Amino acid sequence: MPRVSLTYDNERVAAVLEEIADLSDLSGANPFRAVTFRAAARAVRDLREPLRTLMEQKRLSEIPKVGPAIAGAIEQLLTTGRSKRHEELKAQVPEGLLTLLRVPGVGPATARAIHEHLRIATIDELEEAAKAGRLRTLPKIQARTEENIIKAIASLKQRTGRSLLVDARRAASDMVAWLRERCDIGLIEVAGSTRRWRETIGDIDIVVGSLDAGRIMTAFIGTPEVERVIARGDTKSSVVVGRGMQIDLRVVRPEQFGAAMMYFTGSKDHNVRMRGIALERKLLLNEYGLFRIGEDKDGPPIASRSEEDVFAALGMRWIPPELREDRGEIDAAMAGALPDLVELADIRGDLHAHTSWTDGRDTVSDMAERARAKGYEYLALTDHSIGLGMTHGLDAERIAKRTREIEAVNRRMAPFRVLVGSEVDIRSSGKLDYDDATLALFEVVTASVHSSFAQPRDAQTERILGAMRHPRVNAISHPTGRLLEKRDAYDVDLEAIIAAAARTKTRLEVNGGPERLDLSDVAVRRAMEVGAMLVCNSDAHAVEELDQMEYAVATARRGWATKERVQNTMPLAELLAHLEGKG
DNA sequence: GCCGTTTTCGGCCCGACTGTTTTCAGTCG
Repeated sequence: MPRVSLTYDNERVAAVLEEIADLSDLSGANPFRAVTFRAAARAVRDLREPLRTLMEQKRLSEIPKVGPAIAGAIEQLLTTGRSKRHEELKAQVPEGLLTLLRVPGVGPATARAIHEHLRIATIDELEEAAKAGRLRTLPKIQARTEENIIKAIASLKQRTGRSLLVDARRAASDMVAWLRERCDIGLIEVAGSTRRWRETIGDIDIVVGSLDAGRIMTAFIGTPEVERVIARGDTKSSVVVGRGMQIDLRVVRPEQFGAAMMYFTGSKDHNVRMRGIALERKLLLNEYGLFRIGEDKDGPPIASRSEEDVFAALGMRWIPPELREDRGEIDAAMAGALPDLVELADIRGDLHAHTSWTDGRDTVSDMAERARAKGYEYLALTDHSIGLGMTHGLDAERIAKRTREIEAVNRRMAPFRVLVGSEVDIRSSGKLDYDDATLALFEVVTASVHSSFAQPRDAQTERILGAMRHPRVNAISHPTGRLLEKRDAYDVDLEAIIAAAARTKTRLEVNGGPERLDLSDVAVRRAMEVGAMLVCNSDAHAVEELDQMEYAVATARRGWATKERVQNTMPLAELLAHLEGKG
């Protein structure tokens, strides 16, 4: 799992709290106890301060859903690395039962029954027993369930984890296009975490507004890409398409479309909170609309046709999907205090891209032409520094040649402007890969770590802080080095880096590479709070990758970033002055 | 386990689908 919390401590504690929730379910305790532990885990993940700071200031109970018991567990975890509660539950619940929960369709009750009767505790044993027909000896399990478990294990084994947002968006838009063509659907939209631009996606949700659900369902499960049909109902079906990606389709009446889009865009916690707001006003909110309580559900709703209608009927402005995570957006909407989020259209240029001078595919001219065609005023070409041998990093002679080429392109394309840039490597020693005289040759310098990821936390942090103090370094690129679903962030004090960004006026990049999205949304939110400034970049290595900017902007929006705090929303003249003003 | 201008005890969002059931539990989102 990618690490998304602010600090390693926060993530580790959240993970243990989640495991306590699962173990609590498996032990047969009051299920609401597990609900609370899960809610507390999420609150910890959303924290924008280190848990350790909160503990030292005796403020743990300020975290939502953290009462005396959970605060105690967090303190134990931070001070001793263990929690008594966790240890007790692990001793009580048979080893391996937790892993059975990973099989879709197997919940706590089924897992317990399977273990109790057959002493099964691993997924391999479960698969073997299912194939041998031994599961059907259990109460409430017959051939059909056994078959489903076998299939679920097969797709679990095939699956690497969650999908990257970019892959989910492609699969979703393919499906939408196919259904539109086959069924002439007017109202069809992608909802769910894909619409919220979450960095990784579990399942894809598609919502349709139509009176002809049956025909749409038939077309949906008949799509050529469908590998397996999980469920097929009158209004809701689920299929698995290539590489194990699940798509859920929900059909409602056209006049219910807005309410359904809201409901299926979520998040779950956002929805729970919205329902609560409705209940306070004696109203019922579900996927069909907003209703007065007690009246017949088929009676006329107060609002349902559009999201705007439903939000307005609840006394708030429409909330952008990127914000719908129950991280304060509902209170802000009710107070009329939603942030004026940065938009893709605000972006006037890209400050991180590569050319064929180093590891990019396309030329200076091609990159510039495509950037101009996107409506940009400027593009910084930040090819790699000399130390990155495998990328053919630039030495003094090639820097000069490339600069002359850029100047020629600028004469031809004015007033569009290519900026002479560098992505300078921060060596493992902490020294920059160019001396000061060489750095002075560039109009834009972004510094980043590409090696020695395993350095101790203090060294890694100081390595980056040192680069930030350098007067010629304008920004830090992909500040945590994470690769989604592949490599964790290196161990670094992100809080200190964000604070230093504000202090040294070094911009922190939100990198739009689909595997990076680094800074993360949570870190962006923290940067907003402490006054640090961002830069949204594509990190393009080819002309079409300039489009990755939309992922950078979406991630910034998820962190509540406003236009004023994103450097590359500035017009060229202002930007140039701003770049000079560093340090 | 947490929470409270209705509550310090009794709730905790709500509905669809599946598979096993003759009325519902389990799982999922």
